[in-house]
Amino acid sequence: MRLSRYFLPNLRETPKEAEIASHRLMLRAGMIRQEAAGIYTFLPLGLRVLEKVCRIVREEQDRAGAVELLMPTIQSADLWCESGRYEAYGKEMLRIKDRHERDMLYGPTNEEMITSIFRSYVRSYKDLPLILYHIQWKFRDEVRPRFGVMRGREFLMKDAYSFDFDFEGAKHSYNRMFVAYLRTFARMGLRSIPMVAESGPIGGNLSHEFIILADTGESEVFCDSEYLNFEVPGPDVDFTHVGRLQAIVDKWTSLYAATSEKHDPAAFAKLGSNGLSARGIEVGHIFYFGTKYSEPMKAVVTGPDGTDRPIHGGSYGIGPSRLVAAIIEASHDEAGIKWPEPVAPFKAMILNLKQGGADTDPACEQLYADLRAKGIDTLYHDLDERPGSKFATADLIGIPWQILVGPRSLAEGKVEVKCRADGERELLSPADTIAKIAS
RNA sequence: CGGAGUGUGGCUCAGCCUGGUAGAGCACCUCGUUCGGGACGAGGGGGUCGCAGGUUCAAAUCCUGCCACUCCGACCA
Repeated sequence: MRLSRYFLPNLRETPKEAEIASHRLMLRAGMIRQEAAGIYTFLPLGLRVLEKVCRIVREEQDRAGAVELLMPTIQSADLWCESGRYEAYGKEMLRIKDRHERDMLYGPTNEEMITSIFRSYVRSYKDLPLILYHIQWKFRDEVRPRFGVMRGREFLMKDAYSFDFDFEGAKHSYNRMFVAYLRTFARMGLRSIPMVAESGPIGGNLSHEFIILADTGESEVFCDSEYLNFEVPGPDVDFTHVGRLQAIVDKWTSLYAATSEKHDPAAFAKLGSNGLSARGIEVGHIFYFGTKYSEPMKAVVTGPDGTDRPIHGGSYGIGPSRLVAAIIEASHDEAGIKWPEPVAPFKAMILNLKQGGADTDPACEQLYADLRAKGIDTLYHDLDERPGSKFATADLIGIPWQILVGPRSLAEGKVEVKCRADGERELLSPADTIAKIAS
């Protein structure tokens, strides 16, 4: 992408309202724009990151055996009356009437709808287990939205729902999601720690929050620092193997880890110097809730003995829009964002340090063409700005690899390659540059 | 929902206390000089001062109401 043809509205000055780094940087980098309290437009650069996050989420859901569909944002109130949550959910739910005065709502979550879909089609225990998910915008009318997309009212959520015949089956589905979540966050360069959690208004009794540690996290968390050394399961993990999956979950739940609501100071004190008290950001939350929805909503399957039984359910959420902010919280410096490569909006950025130069222009064009030919997503800064300004932009938007093409180094047939993560620079030939970035 | 605050050009803000008809920096447009870490000079465009009412000869400024947004607390992917 040529910057001259892109839409990247950077801000030089920090907007007043932004208190935390990710909000500040997302606004300054031209990733988001506020439309109302807690409601944001994702500008082109922000959308690129959001889509990369979603792609990883999707790949790991699929790997774990979940199946994607897409439910609407607007739901009928009728379903929610069936489960009893139409009254229970309170003011956080945005209620709407259509032109016929029918009660509708903008979905804050989808347990009711997915249960209704399930019961329409699934009759037999032989069709289980089943995990369905979608990635869709949600609306929760938070009392106090804040921190940009970290706590917006409208936010993107991946929500998965599992259906099993009995508790044992549901436990395995829970474990699938548990391990998928560990992998998902790790692939985004995040170290997540599963913590025992309250199950909240969704209900149920088996629940973990996936927390990433960041100084600006919203909640206080306590855990065994040994978690930081745990190895995340590789891509070859067998999600169908009940025992092996259980072993992974057992390991990741063997040590102390709790959010402040579930914190046990006495147990924590026993950890001694291994006790880690920190701030954390909740990026995922998984629940087993048994027959909470299947009973009132009559989502039943016929078992081997010929009798109908309500299914055991669970739900599993990840907030991709929040993750974008969380990744920034975990990876930035004074100059700007430092994207982990898997979620970076572009992998490389070419900085033409002398726009219009007889040597630099053709060198940049050639490099740009060669990078694209290699399939490397590249942003070419071809605007007529001073070098300092280009450096500032590059650092701000945090592209992993910056390629500085200036007359000085070009005289030796070299360009300068700068790695945003560690700040290291290297003079390389264009061919070596491409090889290095491609590797 | 309680408490605090803000609303003036695209952005950051000054002006308000003490009413006299709107400013700065950045950004933008033109020309020139520049160009390896957010350049400089000259010229230029752009604002119903959140909205409505009131007081006054006169309101960005004072009064009343409303709206929006932000921050602190209780709730949440």
